[in-house]
Amino acid sequence: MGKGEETRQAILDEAFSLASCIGVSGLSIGVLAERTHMSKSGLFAHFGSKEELQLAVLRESQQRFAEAVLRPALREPRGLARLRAIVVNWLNWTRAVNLPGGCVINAAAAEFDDQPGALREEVKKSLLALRRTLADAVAKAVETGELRRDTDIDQFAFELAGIYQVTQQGRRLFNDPDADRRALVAFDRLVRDNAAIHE
Amino acid sequence: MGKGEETRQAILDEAFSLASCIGVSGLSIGVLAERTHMSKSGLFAHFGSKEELQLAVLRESQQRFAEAVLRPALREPRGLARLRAIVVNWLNWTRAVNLPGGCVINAAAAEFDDQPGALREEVKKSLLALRRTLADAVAKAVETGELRRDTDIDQFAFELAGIYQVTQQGRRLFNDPDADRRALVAFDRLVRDNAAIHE
DNA sequence: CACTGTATAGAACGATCGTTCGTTAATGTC
DNA sequence: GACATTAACGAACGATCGTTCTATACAGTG
Repeated sequence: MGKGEETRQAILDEAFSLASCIGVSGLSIGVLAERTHMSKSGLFAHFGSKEELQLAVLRESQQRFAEAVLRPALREPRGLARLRAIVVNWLNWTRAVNLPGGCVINAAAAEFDDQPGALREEVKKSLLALRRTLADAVAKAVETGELRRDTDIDQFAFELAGIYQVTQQGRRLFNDPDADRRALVAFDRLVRDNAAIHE
Repeated sequence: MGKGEETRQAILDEAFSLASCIGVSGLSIGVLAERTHMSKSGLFAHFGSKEELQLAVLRESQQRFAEAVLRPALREPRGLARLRAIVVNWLNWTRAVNLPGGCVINAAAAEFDDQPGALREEVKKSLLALRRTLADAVAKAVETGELRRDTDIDQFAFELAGIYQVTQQGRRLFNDPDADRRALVAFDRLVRDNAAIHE
């Protein structure tokens, strides 16, 4: 890795955790330069525009998500076990990765859902991909016979996303110590209602 | 209503719908002055600080929410019917009120959950009050015997909030035409799982 | 009509924003 | 060691930010 790539990554590291706290749209070149002990222009040269920097942060987030949430879950056998692993990792990934202020993309979704442009499209792409990943994991649990054949997998993924969002809100805004437990209760109810009948 | 109060309300109207699109933290005195055909200083005098303006927008939002969502639901008989009315009104209130860019407070929750201060506290207070309102409506449905006595009413409200959030995301970010339907499916499942047994 | 307080305007402040430019320092190649 | 390339800097740009101050217009009251 050349020197340029190295500092670029260092900038992204800082931008990533900074954006976690103040949002992707709250990022500023000046503040970021100060935090990385660089000049504004020196930092700027690595990206060419602020929007490109913001996009880089969003892509960085996707990558870390895949490594922290999805990849470890592959160790579990496909089906309900893997689905559960994804959900558990997902709920906790903001702690595992350096995300003091919560998921960057999730926050960005609320920031940019009104403002057309490249950032909105990147967020949309990323979250749609996540929905698809969730739906695939649910579909596998149908194939293994753990969930019923008539399970609405998109509905399942939809509700999972809802559980995630409200859990984050509970943790971050309300400091609710029960948020994690409630999330699992909701997940279990979701699974139970779609579980194949065994007796 | 004096002249001052009148223009203050006009400013708030504009700020309200503007904040809906660009967020409460994205509000700027200059842009707002331009939109209301006022000078920056003239507008500024009505609030004394930007933060006070933002707080006023949040309070305005609470008030409109109560009028658009909660009050009409009081026409329904207490219990499940009223709860359902609240949920339906809630899911649609951004259309009824002038909220082209979605619920202001919900967006603000994501913006400020990391940054301590008066704004965060106002958001927190507002959303906690909503949770309590939801929980009360659920409790009434327990009293009427429509829901089981062992219903976890806070868990119920928790999951309702999740349904709301993911529905907004589906509508606003994904332009998902199924979001409303999925929300009601999720709600019905929530009710069914807590319904009292009738046979 | 004069008087009083409120409501708005205009100009300016220092700060920060994203961006551009020209130059220097560091790195890699022959 | 000379050269080419890349990386980083420092200064400045015009724009906008929230805020302050002073002055002018307006409203209501006697």
